[in-house]
Amino acid sequence: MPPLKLDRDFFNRSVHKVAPELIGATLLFNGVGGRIVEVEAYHHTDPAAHSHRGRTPRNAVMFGPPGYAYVYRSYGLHWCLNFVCEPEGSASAVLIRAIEPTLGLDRMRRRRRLTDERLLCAGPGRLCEALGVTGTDNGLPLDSPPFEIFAPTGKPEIAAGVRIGITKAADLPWRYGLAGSRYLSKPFRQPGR
DNA sequence: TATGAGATCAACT
DNA sequence: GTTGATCTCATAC
Repeated sequence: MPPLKLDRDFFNRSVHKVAPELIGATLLFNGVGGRIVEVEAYHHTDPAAHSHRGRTPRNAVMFGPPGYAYVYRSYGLHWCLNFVCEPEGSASAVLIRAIEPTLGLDRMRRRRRLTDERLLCAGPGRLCEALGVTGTDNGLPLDSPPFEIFAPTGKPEIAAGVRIGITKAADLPWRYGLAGSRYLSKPFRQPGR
C-alpha cells in the first residue's frame, strides 16, 4: 500500500484530535524531512495561542481555512512551523516541535552546520532551519509542494504532557510526542512514575 | 549539569 | 519599553 497523503479534510477537525494523530506522520519540505515526533496544540480560546487576542497581520493565516502552514518568527530570530486546523475562523493550529530526520540528512546538516543527527530537528526553530522553512512559506497549502505529509504507519505510542517555553496556560497537557523517541526537544515524563 | 546573556522582531502596554 | 510558542554559546559549579 502506498503511503496515505494527508489532505485538507484531515486538518478540518478539532485541533486536539489532529495533534496526536500527527505523531508518526512523515513531513517533507522540498523532499527533506522525516517523522513527526513532537507537536503542541493551540486553540483560539487558549491564552497561550497567538490567535487568542484576535487577528493581526502576523497570525492572519491562522484565521483562514485548515490545511495551511502558519510560519512566524520567534524571539526575533527563529522560524516556527504550524499547521492550521479546524473550520475556517476557528484560528487553531498545531505547532510542529520536532521530527526524526530521515530524508535529506546531508542538506539538513549543511543548513544547520551540525553533524549530531539527534539535534538536527529537536525544537521548532531547529526544525525550520534544517528544513529551510522561512517566513516566505507562510500561508502555503500543506497538500501540495513544497509540502508533503503522509499518514503514520502502524500505531505509534503517544505520550502527552505540558507544553514548553510558554508562561500562559502552562499547565494544559497539550504537548504530544512519540513515546521514547530520542529526537524529542525534551523528554516526556515516563508513565507510572 | 545549570544558569545567563545575546540575537532581534511583532505585538502589546 | 517590555515580553515572548527559541536557540546557541559562554561561564560557573
